Amino acid sequence: MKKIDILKKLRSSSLRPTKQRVEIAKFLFEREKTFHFTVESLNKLLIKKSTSKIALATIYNTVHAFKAAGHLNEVEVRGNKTYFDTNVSNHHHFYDSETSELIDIDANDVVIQKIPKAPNGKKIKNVEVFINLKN
Amino acid sequence: MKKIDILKKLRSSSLRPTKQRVEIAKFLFEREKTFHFTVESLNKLLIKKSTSKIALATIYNTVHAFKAAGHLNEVEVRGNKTYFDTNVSNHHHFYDSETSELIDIDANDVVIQKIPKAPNGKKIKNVEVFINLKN
DNA sequence: TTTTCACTTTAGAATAATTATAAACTAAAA
DNA sequence: TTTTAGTTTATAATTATTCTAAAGTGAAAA
Ligand SMILES: [Mn+2]
Ligand SMILES: [Mn+2]
Ligand SMILES: [Zn+2]
Ligand SMILES: [Zn+2]
Repeated sequence: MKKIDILKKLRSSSLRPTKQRVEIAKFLFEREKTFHFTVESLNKLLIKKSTSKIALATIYNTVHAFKAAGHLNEVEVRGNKTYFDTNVSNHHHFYDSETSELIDIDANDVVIQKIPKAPNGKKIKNVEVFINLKN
Repeated sequence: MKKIDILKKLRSSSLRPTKQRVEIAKFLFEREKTFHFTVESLNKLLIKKSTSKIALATIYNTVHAFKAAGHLNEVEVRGNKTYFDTNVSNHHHFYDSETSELIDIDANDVVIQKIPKAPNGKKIKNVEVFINLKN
């Protein structure tokens, strides 16, 4: 992913490309593989990576703007912290509760044969499959 | 479910059958259908139902003991509050984000045809399917 | 260029859910 | 009865998150 794409992500999230936001965006989106994180873990990684530290509030604000723009997804994980996912396509997850680690599963690698009808007046928005792991 | 079963649930959770605990246990387990709740919602319902109010800490402690004993399950729901489920069998959920309501799906009503292998050294503990609803 | 002005960053305060604490209470056992 | 282990409760502490308000930034108007 090129710098121009980072700027696109920021613009499409109604965010001016400030130093802090570009740093966050590059950290999140300039990578080959999907990245799952909490605000806390992201903050720690940004502190290690970069010289200047970014205020927590800025990280929260930026992550939420990316989420609102559809550049990040929120994933439900047991526990109190909110997890985010740079993979915004329809997909599923392994969850390793030992390490609190999420691993992507391609949507095509799960085939559901039978599913109940949505209740009265409701429609199905999407189906999420979680595969919990043990050792 | 009879009183004797309530006492069994308490005993098997290493809980003495105090007035408060029996009241919580009866409220949770003496019902036909599955009950999904947060500690906050349970507290409100108990206040309405009963004359004496039970301290929040007691509700937290009791619910956690039931969970540890396997009489309650924790369900992952978007948001900050923890959801519990009186249905501890293997099953799935519809989730209506409009109303924050969970609806049980019997395990037999979902058939998965294809699933990826667990990663290196790990095994599959269980598979949870969430069907998100819209109007 | 200087000024303006909308947008940003940030430290710290506020909030909300949960957990810990410690004193008063209860009930089973001795 | 007395003892003892366990329990309830109000309140404090903790943790994740959101809010606030003051100081900073930079593009564009004057
Ligand atoms: Mn969660
Ligand atoms: Mn949750
Ligand atoms: Zn993912
Ligand atoms: Zn359920």
